[in-house]
Amino acid sequence: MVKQKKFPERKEQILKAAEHIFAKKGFHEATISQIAKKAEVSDATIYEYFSNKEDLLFSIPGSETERGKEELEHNLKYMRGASNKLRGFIYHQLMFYQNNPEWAAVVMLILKQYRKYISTDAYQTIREWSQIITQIVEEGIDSGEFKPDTNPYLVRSVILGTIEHAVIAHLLIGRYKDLLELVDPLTDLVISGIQKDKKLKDMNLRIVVDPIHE
Amino acid sequence: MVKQKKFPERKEQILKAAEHIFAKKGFHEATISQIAKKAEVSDATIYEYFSNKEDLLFSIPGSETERGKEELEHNLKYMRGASNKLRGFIYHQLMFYQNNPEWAAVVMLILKQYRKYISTDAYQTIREWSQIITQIVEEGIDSGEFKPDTNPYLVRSVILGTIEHAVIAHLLIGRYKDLLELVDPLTDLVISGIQKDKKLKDMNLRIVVDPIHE
Amino acid sequence: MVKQKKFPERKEQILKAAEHIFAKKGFHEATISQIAKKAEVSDATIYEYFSNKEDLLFSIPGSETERGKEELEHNLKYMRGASNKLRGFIYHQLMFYQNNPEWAAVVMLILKQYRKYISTDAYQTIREWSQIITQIVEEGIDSGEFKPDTNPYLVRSVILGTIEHAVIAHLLIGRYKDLLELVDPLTDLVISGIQKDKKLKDMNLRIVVDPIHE
Amino acid sequence: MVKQKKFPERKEQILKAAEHIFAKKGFHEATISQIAKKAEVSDATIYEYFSNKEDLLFSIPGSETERGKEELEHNLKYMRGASNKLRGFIYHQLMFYQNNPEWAAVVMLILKQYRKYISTDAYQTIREWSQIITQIVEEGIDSGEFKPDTNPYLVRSVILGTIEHAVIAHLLIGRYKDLLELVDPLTDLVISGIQKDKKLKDMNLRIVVDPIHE
DNA sequence: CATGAATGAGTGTTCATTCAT
DNA sequence: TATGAATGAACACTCATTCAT
Repeated sequence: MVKQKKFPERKEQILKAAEHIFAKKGFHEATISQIAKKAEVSDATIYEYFSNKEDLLFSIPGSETERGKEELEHNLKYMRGASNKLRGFIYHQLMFYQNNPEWAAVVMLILKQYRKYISTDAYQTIREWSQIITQIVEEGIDSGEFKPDTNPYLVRSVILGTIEHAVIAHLLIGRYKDLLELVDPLTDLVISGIQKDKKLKDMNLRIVVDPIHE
Repeated sequence: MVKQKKFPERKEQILKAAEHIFAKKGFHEATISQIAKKAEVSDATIYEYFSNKEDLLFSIPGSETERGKEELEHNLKYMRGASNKLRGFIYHQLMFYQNNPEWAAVVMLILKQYRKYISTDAYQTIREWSQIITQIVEEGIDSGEFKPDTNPYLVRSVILGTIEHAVIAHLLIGRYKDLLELVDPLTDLVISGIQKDKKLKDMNLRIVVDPIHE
Repeated sequence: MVKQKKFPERKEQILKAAEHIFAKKGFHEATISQIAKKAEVSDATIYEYFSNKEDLLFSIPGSETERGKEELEHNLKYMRGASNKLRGFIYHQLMFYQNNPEWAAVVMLILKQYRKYISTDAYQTIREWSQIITQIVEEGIDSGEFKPDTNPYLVRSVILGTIEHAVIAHLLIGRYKDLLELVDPLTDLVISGIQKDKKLKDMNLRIVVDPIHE
Repeated sequence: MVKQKKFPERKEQILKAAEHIFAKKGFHEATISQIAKKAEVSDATIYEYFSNKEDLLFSIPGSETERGKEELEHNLKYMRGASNKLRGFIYHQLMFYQNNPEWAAVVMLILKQYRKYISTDAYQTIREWSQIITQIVEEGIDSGEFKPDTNPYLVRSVILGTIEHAVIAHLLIGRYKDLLELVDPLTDLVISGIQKDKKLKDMNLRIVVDPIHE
């Protein structure tokens, strides 16, 4: 019987501890006792706030995810143009993962393999979060910034896939010490692959002009 | 006392069963009993071939990885040009994952979170495998096919990351029913981001030529 | 520190709830929380009135038992003759159980297996209650209504045992829908087994008279 | 996964231990560890033979019940007449309980309160066992030994109820040291309550004769 | 080589009970 | 007096692993 009032800071405290332990040990290697100890509460207290270990795991993304998504949406409002926004997205994402490495480890390495998690509310937020990227791409297509045949889903997979791959390499083998160094190269690569080529416009101009010279 | 036994097919049989069960349930949810049942041997027999459960898990990539990597290297010999090879790599990779979904699930969802796995021999093969991609890129840079400032590691992260992202979406939420449909879009996007722009060369040419017309 | 509180109705309220929950779930399956919820008090409040769970259980028979016994004694005063009283006892008992099924379940199914309960005050009342039956039998023997060699303890076991057996069948498998239908058959069976046979007296009379006719 | 072969004596050994511990402590107070210790096996071994604690409890009546019922049926074949058989039943029953006090405690005090137990196979045997008594009574009615309006179910409740009441008193408060002393008094009481009265036949005779004297 | 049988070690979870407010 | 909050103490149950045969 998990009641709802109680001290919300207690809950946050437990979540932080769980995030830490889960990130370090994985779900099954982590024990409730370890989490309780880290959170400086008793084992039983954890069950006052979460109905079981899985619920605890699934609750970790929660507020942080919400916050991350909202910050992103907030920041994007300051930017004009799909390319800028794409860069903004990539920047925000890498920054967020870099600042929340344990959250990242839990979300990317642990939660991912729980099919049950996918039907969770928390997962919906993540889904919406990642949909921002397709919206930006569609916006870019509409505005003529991006090629009309750009596949937004592919772009999303490229961006999210690359970021995740880099973050995991960052977490596990210490590569990409500073994730933010990836922002520009990745942005440029993607943009150059989908933008309506300015040089092409120039080239068209040349084609028109050239015959005159002949 | 795990010695090489006389029946290597027994070992293969167990590995296949383990791959299946691990892919379906994850490491901890899977039990030796389930694997033994699937492999039609007794629990104890598994310990004749593998020293413990973790060893069994870590042995799964083994021969298959070897085979996959060798096939790739074999196929690449038939191709000329870094762009073609890049496409060949992407094609082979997606094909391989599509044909070996359980292997893919084990490697991508389960093994990934075991830091201990990274120090494994099997992981070395995977590492080498993924290094092929940087070699191709470097080859492309040297041959002038790709921009000289192309970052091979970024390209690798983009390609592997995108593929993994897609495969996981394929495995978990059934998106990308046919992974091979990704081959061309992904190839094109990456190539267009790193190739020395032909139009740019033309444009340069124009710049050189133009003064003549004046 | 369980003192007598100012609200005896609170105590009664908790006891009623406990009776209900214990009867439905048994001692260990029932939780203080469930009882507290049913009683519309907090868990902790229960400990203001009872020192622990066992004390709560042992307190259930309490007042009701007292009342039952007193009612019985009151009613018996209206009856004359041991046979009538025996019937009265059986009637009262079955009636009481029928009207207090949860009390019956607690007393018959749960309390019975607690050896500790036997040393309780509450149990004393039950003991005295059941002793009424032996008193009646002894009265019947003295008055010549019952055979002089009647064993009052056997009679008590027969009557109480039969009643309990029937009540349990009533509670658990729904047999004996109306327990009161048992009153006459049981009374008759017992009485006919212990009463000084009227026909025998007649027969004696015959024996005395017959020779006269010869 | 409870397999079936294994050493049957191991199973018996565990059952005996469980019977002992359950009889002494009740279901919830008893722990698997205590039973395992008593049986001189490990906790885990118990789960090789029984799927859980409840299964272990429900398995106790098992073979013993079967045996008890069969012995009774065997013995009854040697007896002629419903009255004799009724006495035989009572004797056998009290003897059996006296010789198997722990079995008796488990069946009478513990199993009784588990509604789930009633749907068990083992319970069916007990049911059939108790039905023997109604068959005897019906036989007695048919043969003219018992009154035609005798209610076999009441007789059953009386006999079983009395026996159980006595056994419980025997187990819990040490009354009825020798249960077998109850055999004759109980038999007589029941028989005298249900048999066709021989004296009544005599009396009829008198009634026929008397008018002659007038 | 194969395995039936046994078990040690470990952990999630429950709940009666306490106590400061 | 009443209770929200916290917890200590227990326990059933699982499973990887061992070993005699």
